[in-house]
Amino acid sequence: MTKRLPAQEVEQLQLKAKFFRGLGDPTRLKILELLLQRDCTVTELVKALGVPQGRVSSHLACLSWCGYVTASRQGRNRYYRVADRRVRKILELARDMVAGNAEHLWACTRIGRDR
Amino acid sequence: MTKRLPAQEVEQLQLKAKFFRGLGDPTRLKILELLLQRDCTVTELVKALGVPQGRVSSHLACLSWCGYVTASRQGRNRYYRVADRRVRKILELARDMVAGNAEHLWACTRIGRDR
DNA sequence: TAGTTATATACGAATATTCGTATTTTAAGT
DNA sequence: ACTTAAAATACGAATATTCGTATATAACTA
Repeated sequence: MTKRLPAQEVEQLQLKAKFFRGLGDPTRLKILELLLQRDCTVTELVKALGVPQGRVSSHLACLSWCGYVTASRQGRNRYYRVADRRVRKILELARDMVAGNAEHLWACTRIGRDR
Repeated sequence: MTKRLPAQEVEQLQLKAKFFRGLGDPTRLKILELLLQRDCTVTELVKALGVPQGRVSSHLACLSWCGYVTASRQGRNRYYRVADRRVRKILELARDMVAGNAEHLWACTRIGRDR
């Protein structure tokens, strides 16, 4: 417990951590899966998810800040789409890695415990 | 706000979210970066990180459950190593995506705000 | 066995994130 | 201009995560 990391490096690490936490919520992941199939309006997502509209918008805002999705208006609606083809890649990577490790992953008490 | 997702799908989403949250902490990310350079003992990581030993162990446990690292004993010490070559890939993908979006990412108020 | 080094675990306080609910904003349609 | 559909934002309560600190366990060594 000796060294200190330079501020700039800490900042980079925080950014990256933030980026990953953007994917650390089941609702946001489901939104991305839906958007990978086709672009959607908020209302369409609300129907598909069964989650209150405000919350969907809020999660979309988060995904947008993190760079996972973009939006554009079409008439009355606002269509969201996946921003980057790397989004699919990262999700596929995760799917594969999780597949071989599911039971083990459940056991992690540091993340996702309910008490 | 109509549909409900099947339980099994919800479970998969939760697992994946958990998996990503494993990467959602700066200390854990730094540990992975160090381990990508070479295998390390806990003590070595403690020195490099400047963080109390207990916390390092705890983060390592988390990384281990999530499948990012594995460990093996060598005499008195315990060496940790990156478990999977996909770990490097996922971190590189993240680095690239963050690179083009840093300022925007800072602005996300849903994640990483301090109050 | 007692002592020492290395690592893991426990637990409450401090923080961060998500949710439920209500309200506000925006802009299209009339 | 007025109305209304669509989406965004606000905010406290409920949860989850991290941290600081202390303690426990395991493996060598004298």
